[in-house]
Amino acid sequence: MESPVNWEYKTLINELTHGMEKAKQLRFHLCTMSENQVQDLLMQRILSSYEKALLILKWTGSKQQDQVVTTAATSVALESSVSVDGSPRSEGLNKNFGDHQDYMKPSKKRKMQPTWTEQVKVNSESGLEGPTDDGFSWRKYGQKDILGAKYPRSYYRCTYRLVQDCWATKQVQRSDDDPTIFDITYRGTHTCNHSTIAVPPPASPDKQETKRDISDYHHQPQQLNQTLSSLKSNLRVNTEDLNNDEVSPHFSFPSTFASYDSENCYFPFPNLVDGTHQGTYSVTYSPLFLSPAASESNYFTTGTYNPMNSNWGGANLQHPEIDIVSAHASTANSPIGGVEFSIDPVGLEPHFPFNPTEFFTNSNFEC
DNA sequence: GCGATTTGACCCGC
DNA sequence: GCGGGTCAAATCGC
Repeated sequence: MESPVNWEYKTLINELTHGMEKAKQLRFHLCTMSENQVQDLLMQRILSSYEKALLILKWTGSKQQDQVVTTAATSVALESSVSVDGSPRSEGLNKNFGDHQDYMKPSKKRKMQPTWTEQVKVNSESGLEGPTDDGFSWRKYGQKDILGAKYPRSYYRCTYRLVQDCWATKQVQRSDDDPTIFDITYRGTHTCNHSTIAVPPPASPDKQETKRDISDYHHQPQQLNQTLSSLKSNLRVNTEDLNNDEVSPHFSFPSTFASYDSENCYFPFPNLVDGTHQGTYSVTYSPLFLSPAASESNYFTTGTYNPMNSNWGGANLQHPEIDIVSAHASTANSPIGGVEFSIDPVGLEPHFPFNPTEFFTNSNFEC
C-alpha cells in the first residue's frame, strides 16, 4: 500500500514535470512568435529550474529509500571488517563502535553523497580563521597541506556524528588568489537535528532569538508555509541587466531562507545573523545534482550581506532579500538548482499545502 | 574533567 | 609512490 509520503512525493514530481512541460510549450510559442533572446533565455532558465528540482527530488527520494533499507536491516552485517574509508582496520574502530553497521555507510556511499562547494568571502584577511557559522556544529578532525596550495585545508565533520549518526563533512580551504575567500566543500547532508536557520525577529522583543532549530519548521508546517509564501511574494527576476553579457537576471529570495537546506529544508548558506560576516557566497553543485546540460555552468554568486543593517543586497529590513547573481550566462542560475531548493517530502507534514506549479507560475516575476 | 583542536601517522585511490 | 582523507593520541582551553 502506498504511503502518504510516497503519494506526496510522486505528486510533487508530477506537478514539477507538468510545470516543466508547460514551460516547454510556452518556450515553443515564444520562439515561434518572437526572436526575443531575452524571453528565450528566461524560458531556458525556468526549464532548467524545473529540471534541477526534479533531479534533486529524485535524488532525495532514492536517498530516503536507502535510509529506510539501512534502518530496516539492522541485523545485517555489512562489510564488518571495513572502516569508514573502506579500509580493513576494524580492530580499533570496532572497539568503539562495535558492529554498528551504520558506521560503514560513508564507505559505501561516499561517491554517491552530494558534494557542493561554496566560496565564502570574509571581511578581512586577519581576525577570521575562516567562515564558521553556517548553522551547523562542526568539529575539526584534521588539517592537511595540499600540494600547490598556499594554505592548508581543514577538515570538519558534524559534531553529532556519533550521537545522531550524522555523516556530513566539510573541507575549508583559503583561496590562494584571494586570502579573504574560502572554498568550503560540503559532503553529505546532515541527518542531525541540530541545524539552525536564520529567522526574522519575532514580534515580541522580549522573546527575540536569532536562531531556531530546524525541527521547529518540521513541526510547524503553517509557519513554514508562511515562510514559503513570503519567499513566493519576494521572489523576483530582475532582468534590467539582461542586455549586459556580464550580468544575468537576478533572482531574489527573502533572507529567511538564507540557510535553507535540502535535507532539513534549509539553504546551505552560512548563517549570518550574528553579523560577524560580510561577503559574497557562491555555490557550485556537483554533477550528482545536475543534469549534463545543466552542469555545464552551475555557478553563481549571491549578493552581499551587510551586517551593519542586516540587509541582503541592499534590501530593507522588513523584506531583506538575497540577490542571486549568475556569474555566467548559463541555464543554471535558477533559484531552484542554485540554492538546492528541494522540498524534502519527509521533512514536511503530509498535508503541507505546497503546490509547486502554482508556486512557480504565480511567483512575482518582474520583467 | 571534558570537549575541542592539533598534528603526526596511517590508509586508500590513482 | 604520491597526495588526499581520516584517525587518534597529545595538547589546549574552559
